[in-house]
Amino acid sequence: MDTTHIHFTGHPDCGNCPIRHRAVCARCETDELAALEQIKYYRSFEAGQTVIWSGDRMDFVASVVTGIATLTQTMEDGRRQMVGLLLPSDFVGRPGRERAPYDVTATTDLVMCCFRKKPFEDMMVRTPHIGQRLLEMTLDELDAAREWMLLLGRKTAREKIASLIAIIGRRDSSLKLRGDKGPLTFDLPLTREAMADYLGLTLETVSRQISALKRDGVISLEGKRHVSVPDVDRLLEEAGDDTDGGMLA
Amino acid sequence: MDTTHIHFTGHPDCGNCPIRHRAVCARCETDELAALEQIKYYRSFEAGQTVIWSGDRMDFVASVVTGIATLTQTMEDGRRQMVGLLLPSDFVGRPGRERAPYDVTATTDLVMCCFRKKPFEDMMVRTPHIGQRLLEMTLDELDAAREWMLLLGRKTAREKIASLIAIIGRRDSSLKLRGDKGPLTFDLPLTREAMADYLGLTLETVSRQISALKRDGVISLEGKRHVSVPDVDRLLEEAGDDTDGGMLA
DNA sequence: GCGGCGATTTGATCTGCGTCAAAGAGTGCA
DNA sequence: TGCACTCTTTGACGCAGATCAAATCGCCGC
Repeated sequence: MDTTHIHFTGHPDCGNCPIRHRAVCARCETDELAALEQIKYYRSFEAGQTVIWSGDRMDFVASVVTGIATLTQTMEDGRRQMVGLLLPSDFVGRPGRERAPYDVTATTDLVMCCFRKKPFEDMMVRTPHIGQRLLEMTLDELDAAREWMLLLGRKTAREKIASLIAIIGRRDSSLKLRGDKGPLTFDLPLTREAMADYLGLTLETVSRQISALKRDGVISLEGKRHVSVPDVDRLLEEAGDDTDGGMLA
Repeated sequence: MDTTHIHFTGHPDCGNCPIRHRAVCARCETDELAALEQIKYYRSFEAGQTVIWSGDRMDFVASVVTGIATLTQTMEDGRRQMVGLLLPSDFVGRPGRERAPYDVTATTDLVMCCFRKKPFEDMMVRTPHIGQRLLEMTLDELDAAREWMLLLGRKTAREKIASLIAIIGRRDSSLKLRGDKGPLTFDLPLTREAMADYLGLTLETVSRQISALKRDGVISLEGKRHVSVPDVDRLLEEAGDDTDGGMLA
């Protein structure tokens, strides 16, 4: 078995399981874990495929194993706003809700680890720590959403781009705390258009601001997607973040 | 006891308790409810007072009994974004988090029903349905935050104002489902500045758009704060909402 | 009734970002 | 090798909303 996969069994190498089974296994009944294992299944999607449409029945919950998925909301006239970005180990879906409240789309090739909802809910009732872990994850998501609201409502285009690069950079390599001055290198997993949907901008503005940050030496690019950041603190300053908290979720 | 208060005891008139004790009482141990009752206390604030500053230690969780509180984030240079609006029965605070991630401010006179965090957390462990209810509430908040992100990222000033009026109107009177054509009347509990912070606008733009909606007959005003909406569907159309879901949280 | 003060409205002007348009750049397929 | 397609960059221009400024309203204490 590929040990980078997210799952809920007791595999000792499963380090980024979103419900942290390793931390709680001691408290679990073995047969409950086995039951989770039985309802688990994997689904793969190609880049660009839609996992589920807003309003569709959603009879599973899932975590991202590899690849990137986005949550987007769309208005009748086509205006779109990304409302969530799912990287490996992120969780999607909610016990107790029938239908998906937004589109879930694979922006890269994607593998998800799914659980049928009903058995998962039963499991939650029998195994309280799963619910507790889910609450913790949901609260983290809520904090991230609120940070994002500050970005959408009050930041300039340049600050938005810098923030996005900082968020992806920090998530991508799990890494570099603030104050670590080392250079930072990673791929942007989103098209300019997806970034625009994330940031509440147009793709032209995204492109212009990326060019501007490059011109000003805040970032450098190899190709269109590979970014390196010579000075992380400089980037964070451009992002308008205050110097300690924030943007971590 | 004022039976409109939110609390966790089994008072039969406590209809809007956020953890729905009435629905779950049958499953609870009486002495657990009594224990919650013991750690409960009320705090009052005047309009404009700050309940807690971002970064401060927060050793309680609470629900709003009467009045209105806001959650705001502030950038170093003073730009502010409201990230949450707490109306009566809304909950704030999180088990397992030391410090407040944003400012909590009373925008009207405010009474909160508080629980010291540690005992509340202990209670959660012993009484799983409290955690389940908290998860449910947090998921609702997350949905509301994501709807709000669409507003911040993609709506015009006019749509934002219409959306805000629709949100407050629907929450204020618990009321009028879509399709109900009756007129709708309520008070805006926020200053123009607070609305601006909510919507990612300036207070001048808020004022101008409210005037425009009034001029166009979408709303009418008595004084500065009292709104009535002759045609709710018209308002929702102005808000750019699609015709079924949304904006309900 | 009269000042004082914050909240609100309205006007004039400026500007950041959107819109429209067209020209590269990268990749795969024939 | 060249065409077709998508993604990206860059330019020119316009506008929604910000900014700056000045009334006006409403309310409270005197």
